[in-house]
Amino acid sequence: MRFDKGHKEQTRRRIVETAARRFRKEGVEAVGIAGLMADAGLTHGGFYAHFASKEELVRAALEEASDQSRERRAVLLEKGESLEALVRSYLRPVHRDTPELGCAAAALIAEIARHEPETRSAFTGRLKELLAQFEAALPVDMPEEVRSRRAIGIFGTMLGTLQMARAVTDPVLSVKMLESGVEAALALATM
Amino acid sequence: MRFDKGHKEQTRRRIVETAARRFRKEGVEAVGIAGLMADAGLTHGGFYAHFASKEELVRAALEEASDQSRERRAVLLEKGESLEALVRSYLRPVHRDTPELGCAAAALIAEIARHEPETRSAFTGRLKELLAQFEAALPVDMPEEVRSRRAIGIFGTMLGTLQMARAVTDPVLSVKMLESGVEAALALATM
DNA sequence: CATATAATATGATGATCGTCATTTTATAGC
DNA sequence: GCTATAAAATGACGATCATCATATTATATG
Repeated sequence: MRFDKGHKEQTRRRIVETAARRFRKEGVEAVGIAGLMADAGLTHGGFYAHFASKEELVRAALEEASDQSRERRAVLLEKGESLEALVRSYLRPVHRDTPELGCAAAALIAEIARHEPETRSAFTGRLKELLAQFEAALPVDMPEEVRSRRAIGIFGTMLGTLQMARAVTDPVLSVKMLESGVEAALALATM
Repeated sequence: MRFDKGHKEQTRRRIVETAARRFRKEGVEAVGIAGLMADAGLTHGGFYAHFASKEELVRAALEEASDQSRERRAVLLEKGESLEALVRSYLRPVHRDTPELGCAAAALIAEIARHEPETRSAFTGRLKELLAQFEAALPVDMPEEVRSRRAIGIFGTMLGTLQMARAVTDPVLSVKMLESGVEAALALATM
């Protein structure tokens, strides 16, 4: 078909967005190309007109999800919200329960660590941006080197406690994990 | 074949140990039964004489890996080592680089969160044991409820920072993540 | 309206997946 | 040494995997 310019681009975006959701929800390996394309309202054959490989889609989906998260964080911070708002928003039951819309790192970091260097590098770049945002939201009287290490500790805490809260079957413990994560992250931010 | 009693049990153990290593290294989904059995020196057909399903092996492998980790932690603590030793041992480059011998949670927690409730429950039990060990290693003058939440925060920090250190391609940043994780975890333990 | 063309669909590749029925084989007990 | 038996091997099941060659089809352009 000979659609108007931008039609293919739009289709590509739809595939990437579908992938970004399903990868976060089910894991990269659990999602097949055929089912993914069907979800995007297409058949499987057209996939390789858009991407050279599944790995390339993984990178695109990772960037898509990261961009969304970064934008959300930026909006919060520009509204004058503090790091505390970011922490509390991250460690909420709704984020725990909807990984398909949430932090790509929390859903996929262990799987990413096993992917090709090119994918890991793309992820590294996005993670550095995230850490820079956190760093900038820390008290200005903190030496920069301390802020930098503190940002890593804070986000690591958020990442780990969210994953724990997602994995356990005990709902009381799960909530306690979210609360303990907030407590710990805020302690690291303010001490 | 009619082997002496305990032969089958021994074979089963070998399968579980092989699985515990490969699952941690490659992820559960990336490991196929056939290849796994070959790694254990067997052919694929015998698998279902030992396990009702792959999922059952996942549970067994998870328990095997957890037992090993718990034992290692217990040895350290009984030697009179503090929580600090646990933290430093966890956030070491060698642990980052050999996930197949390391913490099952760090390698598989996100994948576990997507498994059957039975598997998640088994994991929950092991995680509770781990947190209890951490809790017991915290200062006795801390109220128990605080110790409990603190233990969650500390292990969450360790989990998250180790995973970050594994995923990034920048080796300098990776080491910085390990160090920042130690710093943050110890701060939470002593404040 | 006809045609060129770009986007998507169809259909197949060989490989691998988890699972299971059947057969082979080694040895423990007679 | 023979035989019963339990453990492992062989081989196959249908399903799904990523990938690609080819065919179809809708529409923008002439």
